[in-house]
Formats: sequence, C-alpha cells, structure tokens
Amino acid sequence: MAETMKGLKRTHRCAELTTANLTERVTVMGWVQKNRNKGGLIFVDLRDRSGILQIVLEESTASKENFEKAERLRSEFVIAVVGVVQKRNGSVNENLATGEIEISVEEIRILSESETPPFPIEAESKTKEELRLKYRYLDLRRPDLQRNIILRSRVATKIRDFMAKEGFLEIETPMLTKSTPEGARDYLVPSRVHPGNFYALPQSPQLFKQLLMCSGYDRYFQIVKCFRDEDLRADRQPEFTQVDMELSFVEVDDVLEVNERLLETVFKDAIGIDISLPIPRITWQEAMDQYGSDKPDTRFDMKLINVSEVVKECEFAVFSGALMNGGSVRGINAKGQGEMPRKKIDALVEFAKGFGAKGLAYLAIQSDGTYKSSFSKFMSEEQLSSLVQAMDGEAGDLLLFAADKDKVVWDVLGNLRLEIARNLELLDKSQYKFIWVTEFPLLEWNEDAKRFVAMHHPFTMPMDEDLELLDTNPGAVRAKAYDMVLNGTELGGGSVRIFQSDVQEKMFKVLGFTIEEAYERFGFLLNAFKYGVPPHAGLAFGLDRMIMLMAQADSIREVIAFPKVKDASCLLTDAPNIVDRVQLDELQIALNLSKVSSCDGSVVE
RNA sequence: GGCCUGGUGGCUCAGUUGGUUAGAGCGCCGCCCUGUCACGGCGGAGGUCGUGGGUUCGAGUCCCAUCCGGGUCGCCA
Repeated sequence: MAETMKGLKRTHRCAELTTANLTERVTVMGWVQKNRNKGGLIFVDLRDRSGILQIVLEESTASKENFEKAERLRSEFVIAVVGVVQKRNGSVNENLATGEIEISVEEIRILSESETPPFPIEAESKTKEELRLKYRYLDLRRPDLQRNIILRSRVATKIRDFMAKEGFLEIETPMLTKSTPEGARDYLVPSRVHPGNFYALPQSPQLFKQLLMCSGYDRYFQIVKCFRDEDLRADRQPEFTQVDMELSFVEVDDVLEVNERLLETVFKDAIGIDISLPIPRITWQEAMDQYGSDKPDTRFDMKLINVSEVVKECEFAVFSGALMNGGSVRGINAKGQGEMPRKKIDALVEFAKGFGAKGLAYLAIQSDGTYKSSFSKFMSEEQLSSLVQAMDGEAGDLLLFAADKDKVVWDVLGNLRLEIARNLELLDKSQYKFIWVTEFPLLEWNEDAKRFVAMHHPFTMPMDEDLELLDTNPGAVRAKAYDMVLNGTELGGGSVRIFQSDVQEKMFKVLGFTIEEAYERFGFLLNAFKYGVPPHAGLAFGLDRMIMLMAQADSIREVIAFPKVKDASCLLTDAPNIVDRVQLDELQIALNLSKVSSCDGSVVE
C-alpha cells in the first residue's frame, strides 16, 4: 500500500549532499537503484537526476516498521527518506560523488511501488533501442540520457542568454502555415473550417523571419521545432529543433562573427571546449577539391589531389576515358597503409562502388619502394613515379584513385576518406574542428525536373561579382551562402537574402517560375518587400546535432527526449495512427488507400 | 523504394556439417547473512527460438514470404 508524502518536504537532491551536510537532518526522495540486504543491515542506493546516495538501516537501531519496509524495497520503488547525514562506517566508495557519506534512516516511506523494469536502469545500456524506445520513460531515467537531456537544457539556456545580450529578440512564428512545396516534403494538417484546404507544418521559419526583418525587429532568434516529411537517419528526425536567427543591415561577415562568438560561449560554458576564433573558412570549391565534400571533416588530413594533368598522357582507359568526358582523376594518400591486405582494399573498392564509382584504382608503395598497383601495366615507370610524386607518396603509402565526372569523384573519394579514417580510428569525438564553408553555388541542375533548383533556397543572394552570370551562366553563380561544419557534420547554414525585387524576379525566372507562380507561392513575402525591406541575412543551427556532438553521441535520438524510429513512427505512443470516422467526416476527408495494413499486419489490396 | 544488418528466458548473448531434454552471465523469486556498494552463500522458477508457410524421418539452424528495429543510398531547397 503506497504512502503519501504528507508532512514531508524534500530538502535536497541525492547527490547534492556532501560532507558539508554531516549531522544535518535531511529529507530525500527518489527511486531505489539497488537494495543490498545484509541480514541485520540494509543498504539502499537511492537515485534521482542528481545521482546516487546510500541510505542505511540497522536492525538493532531502526524501528521495526522502517526495517520491514526497507526489506520490501525493490528496484524503481519511489521512496521518501528522512534521516541524518553521516560519515560512512565502512570504506569510501570512490566511484560515487556521495561516496563518503550516507543517510542513517529515521523514517522511510514507500510512495510508489514498481514492477521489475523490462531492462536495467543503468548507464551504458546494452539494451536494444527498440525496447528502450517503447519504454522511453524508463530509458530516460538512465544517467547517460539524463546527462544528455540536462546538457540540452543548459545549452538552450546559454544560447538564450547570449542572444539576449547581443540584442536578439525571441519571437515565435506559426506552426500552422502555408505549404511551399519547393524543398522537402511538408507535413500537412487539414483544416476543418476550410474543407479541402491544408496547413503545412514549417520546414523552417524562413519566410516569417524575413517578414520580421521587414517589420523592423532587426535581430530575431528562436529555438524552434521544424518538420520535414523525409526519411530518417542517425542525424535526421522528422521533427527537429533549430536555433534560428535573422539580422538586418548586415553582410556575411557580420553573421559569421556573431555566430562564432555564440559557438565559443556555448561550447566553453556547456562542455568546457575552447574554440579559437576566428573559425577557419573554406570556399565550397576548395572544400570539394580538398575533401570531396561540402561538409569536410577537418580532424584529419588525407586530402584529395587532382592528378588529371599528371595522368592525361597515360594509356589507362579508365583515366583517359574520364578525362575525355570532361571529368577528372583524383586520388587520396592513405599514409602508411601500403601493406593493406588485398581483402581490405577490395572492401574499399566495394564501398566506393556504393557511391557511384565504377571501380577504384590503387597503387601501394611497398616498403622497398616498389609499386604494387592495379594499373601499372598501363603506365611507364616515368608516369608512375610522377604520379607518386604528385600524391606525395612515400614507401609504405597506399594511393587510391577515382576517375569519373567531378561530382562522382568527389563523392567517392570524400566518402572513402571518411571510411578509411573510421577504419583507422582517426575520428576522435573529443576533438572539435569547426569550419565555415562559404560561397556555395547558388543553383544546382536537377536532372529529373530539367531545371535549376536553388541549392539553399530561392531567396539567397548571389555574390555581387557573379550577379551578371545569372543571365548568361546561372550554374556558375556563387551565392552569399554559408554552412557551419563541425567534425564533418553540417551544424547549420544560412545566407544573405535577396532584398531587391529585380534580383528576386531574375532568380524566379532562372528557377522556371513565372511571376504569377512566384506570387502564388510567396506573394505575401514579395508584397512585404514593396514597403521598405532592409538588407538582411540569417542562419540556423541544428540544435539536436549540436547537442549530439557535444554529448559525443552517435545519434540525435540520444539527445531527444521522445524520438521517432526509422519509419517516422513513435514506438512509445504508436503514432501515427488511424483516426475516428467522425474526425475524418468533420474534415470532409475520404481515404483512398490502394493498400491498407490490417490489424494482423498483413497487407490487403 | 534499393542494399547491408539484427530479432533465441525479463536483459545481453552462445548455439557446430540440420540430430537426444535449447545453454551461459546478469536479472527475478525464496531462505541465510551487521559495513555492503559488480555484496556474498544456498535453492528455485522462467524459452510458441519475431510471425506464417515450405523442404526434411527430423528445423533455432536450410528455402520463401512477412512483421519489428538499426545503418546507408535515393530523398533531405
């Protein structure tokens, strides 16, 4: 029978008590982590979000009632304890913050009993994620998740403090808004009042924050949920949190500068990491050339080297063919991996094929200086040695080459570089390497739609010196767009926005919209721009990813209280789910499902 | 949607070329124990091997389908 806490008031969290509290009478409440019954002596580890505290009862001194209650305690019972803080009689537990002290019980109350939990509530859980997510409320009791969630709260507070000091206003933007089908798929919400009409949940507050600039709130920020109906990944959830901001009367440097200081403050205060400013910058073109990626992991080198010039005369058809088709030949040097067994090299070749490579050429420089290579028979000694020289190859190195269109070569080598680093365990999570990637291309050619699409979004300002190319060679226009990259993860990004209507009209034209279509979709923004719009720019960070990297976790699910699984469902609540006929009728929605999963999981047509 | 990978007592796993009654550690239950903290000792319970079909004298193991997770490609302006 559960007892009440009537007359009791918690005085401390468990691990807030120290030797400074010796002889004090305290009241603590929490969950039973462990009950060690020695017979005439019972130790209970009591847990709350601060940590663990030992309480002790002796049969000879405790009341019969208290002792019998203590004997009944099982894991995860919720209890209240009144007692006196004392030094431990036995040895100190070095593993515990409260290892020198314990509570000698005067009164114990069982506030709530517990069934045996389906998995152990402990740090470094080995339990399958599926089960953890089904019982997320228990999973969230585990110290490592508590640490992450507490860290997340602390970071959010630090961000708010910093932004407020810098003159930013936190302003909420709507969750029920208009679908703008450029970009990711929207989550739709049907309107009851307007049958057949739908709201969309925001993919980001982009247009609203630009409107706020029009309205004169010259520094806006928001920690805000965003929604994208796309497939999940370890670092992607259908609903996620952004630190979103927009500034008026600024250029690229102003945005980067304030955000560098934001990162510096937050990383220092939250996890004690010093970021030396300014954070290095690299242009998109340089990033692709050196790392094969627009989100380079700069914790290690192994940069790409373009050897197209060096091999252009050679007879190796793979190389010459790629060059003839306007592509390139590039390589990476896996230092000291010249002795890599054939089996492992084959695995790398397979890995490369996953990213569109038709194959992977390799050249191993043996310790005696001789070459072992998949293509040496097509090249003269001279050609080989100039290639090795271009790659900075030394005895014991393994050189890997990809030849194809630039895009494929970058993708293959960029990912190969990471794969080799993972295999060699070069990726140290306690190291934080930030880098800005700037001067992104404004547009990207979409083969399916046979038109250009905005790489960032349609309101991104071209670089001044490339403005004229918008008419003649849109694909070559660079944008005033930037990404913040940390350890190979895109942490955030933003851009300077277009604020002149003639540039905006040109942009829409390149994207293949008529003026009418542009107004149809974004008319409210374009109209607002007719009434005096300040030059403005902004940026948004992915908060989940930021916390994940701070917590050195492998997935953002580890830093989100109630995450969803791969198919975007929630194992805890079973969302999404079917709804009542009545609800659908009210919305005047009829279902037209070609396939419906029935209750037993079988599929009926 | 494609590819890879996993599903065996409550948890984590082992399970050989298909062959008796499917094992271990932890947890759980009972008894004992006054300085434990990975407590200890003794005893005990607990498994439709994700599900459905098939092959076979015989299936945890082989085949097909399917469900539930994870990784990744596509996708994510």
